[in-house]
Amino acid sequence: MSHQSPDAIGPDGAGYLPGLALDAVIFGFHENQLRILLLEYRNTGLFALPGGFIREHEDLNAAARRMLAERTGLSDIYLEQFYVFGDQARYDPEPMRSIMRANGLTPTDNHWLLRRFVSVGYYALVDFTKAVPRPDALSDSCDWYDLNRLPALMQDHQAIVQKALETLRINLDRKLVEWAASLLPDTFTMAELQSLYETILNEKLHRSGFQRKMLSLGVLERIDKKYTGGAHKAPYVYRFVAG
Amino acid sequence: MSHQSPDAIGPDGAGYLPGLALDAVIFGFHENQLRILLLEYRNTGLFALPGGFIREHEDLNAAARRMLAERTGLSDIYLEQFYVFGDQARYDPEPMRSIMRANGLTPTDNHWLLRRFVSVGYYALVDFTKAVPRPDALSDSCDWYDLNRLPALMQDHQAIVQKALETLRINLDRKLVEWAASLLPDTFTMAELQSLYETILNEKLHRSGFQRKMLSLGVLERIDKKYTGGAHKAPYVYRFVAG
DNA sequence: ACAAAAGTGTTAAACATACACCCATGA
DNA sequence: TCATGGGTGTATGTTTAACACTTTTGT
Repeated sequence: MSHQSPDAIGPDGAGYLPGLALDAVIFGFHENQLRILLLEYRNTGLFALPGGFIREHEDLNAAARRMLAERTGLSDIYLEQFYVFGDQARYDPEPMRSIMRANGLTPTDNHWLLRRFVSVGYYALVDFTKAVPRPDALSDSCDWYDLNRLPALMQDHQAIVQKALETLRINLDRKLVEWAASLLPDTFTMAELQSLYETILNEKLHRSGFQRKMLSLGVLERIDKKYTGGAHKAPYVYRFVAG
Repeated sequence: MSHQSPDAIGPDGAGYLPGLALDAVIFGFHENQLRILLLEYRNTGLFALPGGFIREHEDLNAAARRMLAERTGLSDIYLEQFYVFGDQARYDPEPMRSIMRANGLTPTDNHWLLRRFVSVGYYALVDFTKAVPRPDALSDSCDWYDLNRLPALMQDHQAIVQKALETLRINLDRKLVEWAASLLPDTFTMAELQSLYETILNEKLHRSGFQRKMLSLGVLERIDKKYTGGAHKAPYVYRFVAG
């Protein structure tokens, strides 16, 4: 589990559903790399996934949307639940205690944030160029990290990222269009789209086969050419068309 | 959400995680039909999915296993989370109030069971011939109902069943072997296996293509012939071999 | 012998894969 | 004019689908 605006939450967690949290793996795609948003907690060197709690009269998915908007400034985000992390052993109160101390709080032993949490895992796909990462009240920074070079993460957050990635891989073919439309800018080249695929699947694909397959889906519209200044043929730029 | 052994749970729900429940869609396959287990509540005519709560020091998935074992008598069940139902509007305290009254309980307005619950949906696949359905403390019966002829269900349980079925359809190809091994008896005919497929996908498949595809997976072992007394060639009986 | 269901064979179409080729571009 | 990356064409192999044919069984 993680946290947002904890100033607004008393030591008893009033106003929020007890024992339930959500953690989000927020994916962006930039320079042919998948990246995720991580928070760094003040004076602790601890990294964590953005997370939040559910208000007493708020839908679970709405809470996820609210939290996503707070971290990225975006309101129309593609997001989906992928797993509930509910092992009793997953929660170790120590990291949270240090975080709170580093924020000048002196938590009692049965402080709300130090109890066991079950956490609903969400993955979100955002347009890297549009998101404006914002730290939460307990953290110094909220920034993009290359999936292949993640810092050590709090608790079981590493496992949560792993599971989110697995989910992406399993469902890529089925969700292709929605996902690519969420992760890429409005227009993109075929090479960029292929690179997104390859990054998620972690395998090289054949260039010509990929092109054919994508075009055969009938969801791409060719706009014009993109002159990159490179000494080679200018690639076409594509856009998704409403199905 | 639902309930188990509520006698052991006081009006404050002590010993259990608050606000969190689990509901299970327990699938069995019999006479070429998919069936699920439903509870019927005493004197109320209300039908519901089997459900339960999580003990304070229990893993979420372990709680699901415990509940599954209580309802079916089986301990080695294939089960998986598929969605968290967390809409604020989903919980209507009225049905639960009637159920409690029908059981001679006089719930206070803020009784634990009458508050909002977020519920983790599990689907489970069991061998129909081995399961021994057992009602829980609040219900009269726990029985199999044909998926195509379900009675009206409490709350959003109809939607939960729908979502579970969707999940089955989406993942059938990928999970094929595990699932068929869980749902079918130890030995079965190719026609039975095909019928299971057709029931889950809700579409007819070509007989010969299906046979070829299944055999090409290399996980079926042909045992011997099954003489049904029918005036036709006796089908072979198959068994899954450990991959 | 016949009907009914099971198993196998045959063919054609669809799809994927690999490679080759041509094109445009800037150095 | 060359190297580079992009787009398309072609040959090959694999998978899927549809249908026909044969086999086995009880009546």
